[in-house]
Amino acid sequence: VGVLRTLPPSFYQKKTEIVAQRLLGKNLCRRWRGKVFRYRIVETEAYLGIGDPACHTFGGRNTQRVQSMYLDGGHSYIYLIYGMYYCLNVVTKTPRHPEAVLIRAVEPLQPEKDIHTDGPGKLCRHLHLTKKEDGLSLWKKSSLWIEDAPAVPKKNIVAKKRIGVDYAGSAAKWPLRFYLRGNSYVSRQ
DNA sequence: AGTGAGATGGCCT
DNA sequence: GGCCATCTCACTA
Repeated sequence: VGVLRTLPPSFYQKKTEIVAQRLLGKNLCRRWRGKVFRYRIVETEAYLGIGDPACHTFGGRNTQRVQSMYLDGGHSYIYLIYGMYYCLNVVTKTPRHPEAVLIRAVEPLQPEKDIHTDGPGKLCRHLHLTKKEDGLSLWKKSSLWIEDAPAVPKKNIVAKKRIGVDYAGSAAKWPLRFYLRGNSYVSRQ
């Protein structure tokens, strides 16, 4: 266990497909009721902005809901889906290129009972993440942040098509979902 | 394995 | 009024 420093904003200003893969193995940290809980990121999806029909900012859409995607890379973007679940994203790049990485699954790094972190909706419920945590700076240790950890070997990263975006035409088949091979906390193999 | 329906509500057109 | 970056359960085969 080395020194746990947060990932700097520059980490998030690279190509979104790269950030999505490099986030695997990093530690999502949540302060809740005075205690800190850490979770290893094991599954992500990249959303490529104005040219990606599956992305909320497709075609330059800039509505109230997606405001946080127009922040600098390294901020959180949390939205409500299906009236029931929140989804956590990490904004990448710059306001001129509003892209993001969806955090789909994490692995608890401390003992917990009733673990339900395999899926974007379930992990937000487990970590008590809501609109309140939207737009936060993830390089600051406030209530939600991300710490560095050793890089994952590329051999251990699987790329598949994204889930739940069949409406997006051919973009639904782009291999932008990444997860750690064989990890039991991934939402589906 | 894959498919489909229902729960449920903010937001977009 | 319709649409979802979900989840669970109930089917089919």
